[in-house]
Amino acid sequence: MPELPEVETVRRTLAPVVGATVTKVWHSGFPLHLNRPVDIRGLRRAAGAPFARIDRIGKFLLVYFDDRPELAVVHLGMSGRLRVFEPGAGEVPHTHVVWSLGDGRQVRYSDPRRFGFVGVARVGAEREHPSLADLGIDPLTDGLSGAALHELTRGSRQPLKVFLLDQRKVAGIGNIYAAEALWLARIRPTVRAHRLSARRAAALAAAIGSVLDHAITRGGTSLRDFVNATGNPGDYRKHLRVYDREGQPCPRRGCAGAIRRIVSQGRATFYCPRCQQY
DNA sequence: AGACAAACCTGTCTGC
DNA sequence: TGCAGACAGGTTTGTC
Repeated sequence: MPELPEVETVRRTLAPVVGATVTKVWHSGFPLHLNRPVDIRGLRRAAGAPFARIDRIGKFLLVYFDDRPELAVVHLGMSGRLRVFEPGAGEVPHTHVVWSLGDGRQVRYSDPRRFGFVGVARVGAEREHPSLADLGIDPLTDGLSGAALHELTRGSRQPLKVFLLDQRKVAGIGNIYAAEALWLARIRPTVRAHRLSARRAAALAAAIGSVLDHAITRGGTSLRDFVNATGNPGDYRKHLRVYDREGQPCPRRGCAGAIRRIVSQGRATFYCPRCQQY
């Protein structure tokens, strides 16, 4: 489900809980990511403190609490949702963590597939958390220049689309936006990363920024599951140019090639063989 | 290094 | 209608 634009949309729509005090933290008892247990004792140390601010690095949300030395680290995996519920809201299946607030609202983390992650990191030492330690450049927060992307691609013989999914290089791009950015830059997903010229790297960096910005403007992409923290889906699906459009005509003006689906490193990969020639 | 498969899970859709 | 199988926005781990 969630890539950088969706996670950023969740971050922004969580704003209404900033300032509200956490009274209680509950956990279902189920393990999440990789069957690892949730540190519920750590999460409970937020009780008594108000939500301070919510940051994002790549696909991770960082939830801070006033005057607390620890923060919550949240990854939505494939099917995770972080939502604000008004007092008296009905139960949601597959709910795994609940922050109850003093005003009766709740912030709930639900995740049917349990591929997501909820953990605890130390304020000021966020990057010591194993999930955050190796994350690369965040295109939105840090800015991704053509020169930086070109430098990162040196020495990698991976297909460029596989390279873009590596969170240690660029953090936040997933299967949808890798395909969309490569289409916009007219670059074939199978091109080896080290073959990228400085000029093409600049075009790709710009395409990544453009696609992510546009998707955030539309509230992210909802293929089926994704909703933001207020329960609303994103609108970017109708702007997708190649993802999940196998056999359909390429939307590029004057192209009209047929979108092709291949499998790259086990993931569906969509591109136009006619206009993505580089 | 990198290519692959499997693993972690549930839900949904397709085809027979 | 029912059921098996494929597939899904992610990441880690192990093997070759």
